[in-house]
Amino acid sequence: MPPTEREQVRALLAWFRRAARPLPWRPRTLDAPRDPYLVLVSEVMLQQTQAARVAERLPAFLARFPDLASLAAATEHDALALWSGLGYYRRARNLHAAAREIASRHRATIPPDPATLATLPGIGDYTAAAVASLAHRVPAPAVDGNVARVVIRLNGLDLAAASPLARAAARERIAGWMAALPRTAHPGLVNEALIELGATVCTPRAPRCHACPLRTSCTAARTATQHDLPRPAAPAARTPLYCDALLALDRRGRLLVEPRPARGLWAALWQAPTREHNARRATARSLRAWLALDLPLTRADRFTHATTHRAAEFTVWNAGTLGAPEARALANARPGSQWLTRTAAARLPLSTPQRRILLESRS
DNA sequence: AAGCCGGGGAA
DNA sequence: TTCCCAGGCTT
Repeated sequence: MPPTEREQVRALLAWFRRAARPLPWRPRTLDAPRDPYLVLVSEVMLQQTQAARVAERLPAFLARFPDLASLAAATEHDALALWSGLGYYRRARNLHAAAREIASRHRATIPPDPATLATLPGIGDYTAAAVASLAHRVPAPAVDGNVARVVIRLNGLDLAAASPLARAAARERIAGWMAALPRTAHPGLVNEALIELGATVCTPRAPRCHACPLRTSCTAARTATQHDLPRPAAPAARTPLYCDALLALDRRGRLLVEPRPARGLWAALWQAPTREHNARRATARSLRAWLALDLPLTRADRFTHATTHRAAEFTVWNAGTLGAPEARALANARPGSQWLTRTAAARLPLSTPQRRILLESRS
């Protein structure tokens, strides 16, 4: 006799109560009511980001923005600064916009309805279901990459994890489990337990099937195909990007920084004045021509930085300490640029490579 | 449906 | 090196 849905979900939740990792956004008593704002912020920060990294960065974000009102009252710039180094910076801008929308249009209450949640910027199907189920006990299936992988193996589906068919199969599975739950049970825990299972047991490589509460129901485990599923996705192409950054100081030891465009890579973040080219490095001469300034430039550093779609190579050019006329001319050549102390620059929203250039270079 | 958007840890 | 992570938005 294969396990019934009721038996499967009981085994899953029993395993979760035993094996749940202590995480900053997770209450000690799993059934305890959760602060919807904490659920919202943690779920957005967890998008495409591993739990260990969020555990490092969430406390500082919450210390600065302890509730919805404080985030809604903050500037986008400040929200972005607390996101520095976390990547996918649109998440921070969307979260800030969502907080403002909730404050102004939803009486400062995180909506309980997944469809309403999904109208907020940066909240898609997964996050809407996660917030509704964990914060408001709404039985909405939340399917992330972990859960898709678990169900693909459970059902023995020869699909990629991102496949819409796999996502639909997972939603159906979870809906069945939630319906089989006792009235008083917490449906959000089904979502959380499946995510935990995917993150710690049903891992992409070397799954630990012997420790899995669903192994007796799993097609992949029975046919020994857990290593072949999900089907691997096509690798993304990575195009080169050459970045030549200018490290300049004025006589007071301040650094010149400029804002990036509001769209595209590292959108709305700040940087040392940087020239980007997709085909070749700059030379000292070409940089002088680009700035229309005759500055003495020496090459100070060179390093690579990979993102999902780019292989960036940064060259750092040291312009040394500039006199007042040169400092004025350089700032005028870079729209929106400002001379800031090292301390002030450290508080800006910066990408990881620009943080290295501005704050770790010898200057 | 496919491309774009970061960064880091693990193997 | 490659892979993938508590995804979402745009085209």
